[in-house]
Amino acid sequence: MVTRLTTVADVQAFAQRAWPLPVLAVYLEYGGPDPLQHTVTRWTLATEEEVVQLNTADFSGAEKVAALLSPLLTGRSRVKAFHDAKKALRYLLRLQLYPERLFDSMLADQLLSAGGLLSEPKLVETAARHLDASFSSLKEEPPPAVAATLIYNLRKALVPQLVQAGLVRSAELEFECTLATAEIENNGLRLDTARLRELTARAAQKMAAAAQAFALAFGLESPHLFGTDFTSGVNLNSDSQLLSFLQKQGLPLRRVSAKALQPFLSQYPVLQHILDYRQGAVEYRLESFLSAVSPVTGRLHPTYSQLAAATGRFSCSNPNIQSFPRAREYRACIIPAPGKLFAIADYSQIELRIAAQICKDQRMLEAFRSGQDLHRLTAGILMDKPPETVTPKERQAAKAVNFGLIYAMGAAGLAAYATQQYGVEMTLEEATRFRERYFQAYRGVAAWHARAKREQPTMVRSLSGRLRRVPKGALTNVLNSPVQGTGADILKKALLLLSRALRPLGGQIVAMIHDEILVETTAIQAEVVARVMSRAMEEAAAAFLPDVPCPVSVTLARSWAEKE
DNA sequence: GACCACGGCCAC
DNA sequence: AAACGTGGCCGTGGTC
Repeated sequence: MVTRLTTVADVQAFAQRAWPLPVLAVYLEYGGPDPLQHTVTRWTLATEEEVVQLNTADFSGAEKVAALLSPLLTGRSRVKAFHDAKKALRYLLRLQLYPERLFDSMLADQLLSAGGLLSEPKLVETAARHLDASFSSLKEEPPPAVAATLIYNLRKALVPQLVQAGLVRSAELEFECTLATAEIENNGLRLDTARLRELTARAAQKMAAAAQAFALAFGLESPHLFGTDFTSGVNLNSDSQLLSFLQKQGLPLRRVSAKALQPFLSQYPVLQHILDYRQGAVEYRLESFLSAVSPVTGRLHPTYSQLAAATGRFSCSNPNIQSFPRAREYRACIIPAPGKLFAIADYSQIELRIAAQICKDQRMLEAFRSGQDLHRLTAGILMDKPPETVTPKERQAAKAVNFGLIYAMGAAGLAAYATQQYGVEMTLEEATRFRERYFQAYRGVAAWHARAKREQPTMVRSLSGRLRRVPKGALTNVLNSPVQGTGADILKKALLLLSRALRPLGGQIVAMIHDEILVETTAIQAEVVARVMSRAMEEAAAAFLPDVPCPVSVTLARSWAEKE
């Protein structure tokens, strides 16, 4: 039973009826898939007693409808229930609506799955899972009135489940940071396309040159009508072709990754061409960023998924800005709008700090509280010398030990990791000794690992309570998930605090990368924005880490490359 | 032609 | 006994 509201008086009457109600379910339809150029065409709202529907076409534009519904949808009065609220909010934000106190049945479903539901479930899938309802198709969207009612009923069914599972705090965090996430997606970020185009052109040349050099070295070149196809014979993009070719040349390889090729590099310098080709390919792929620029805003608008990672971290796609190369020349292509600046804030060593909080290792906590350099402290312990006398090389090795051993890496793994990630030669004997000394020094860490081995839990929680189911005996998952999950808790809390704090300042969050937040601001406000950022981020960390400080450093910059 | 698994590699 | 984890994207090569 749907009531169609066609006049201002109809809407006002409904608003009066709905005003005292605690919950309103919202289901929106759009003129197209892009919130930057399309708008809401139909609004379906469900309460306990009725379902009403407004067609934008019956009013003078979506802005008009938004203004009429604003008292019901904006602010913190009553719960607004959605399925996939972020998508709806991207449209509503463009209509100047800022709904808070949300419930999202999609996120609730994912949270309840304890990391087992990484794709975003459609409304009917969630309904099929959690309501006594059957659907003719799990692919098609149900009629809007049905959809709005499902959302309303899902909230009723899922809230007790969230309570039962101890997921209330995590759920509130997720629901509250959705508005900030939608804002960030709408904000987008600016790409220096001319500059990136030059770099990708150079990368293409690098690939061609490397392929040519590789082919010449093996006499593989074959004349072609239009130039020479130097890749003939072996397609360097094909690992399987490359593997069988190199095996035929007598190399005892099982894989052709850079790591596998490394030992043969001095004997077969031509292998370097393969690595050069791959490096060129990685850079060349950034060309996809050029085509991802929105024709509407001229900016990139990556999509963030709140719960596509089992630990609760954000994932990012189209394009994935979270894996953008660190190399300065590339990061220099990410720039603020003309006349503006970036304020780039990140947490220092947040994972180690979270791990220290979780295992409550007193020595580590005390080191962080007194502002000591943990890597230096560890180096002193490993080398049995005062921290002041630690050399840069020893500190570097200790860094590998700190990051590696926190998740119970073995001696062989540690030695390899030290070389590969930190450029530190470490023998197996040294790695073994370092492990022993490390676990003697950090008894809390040792006890944490021992307990995980002993108890072999299959469910673990972050400090907000978010759940992840892990395979029995998967030690590293047991140790790592609560740490990464708490990192996600902190970032999400920081985003919601920050987006509120920035609103009156006109600063815009334009990207987040696990422990880092990029804000675009006017030069005049930059100093204030920087202070607001460090305060919000430190407050967010303190909400979960009572025993360890989490200092934030902020850099003002004219590109992403300028971060310290 | 659509879909998927996999290897390789980027980030944190 | 030993074990660092979490993602997305690209191209290949296989299947249906």
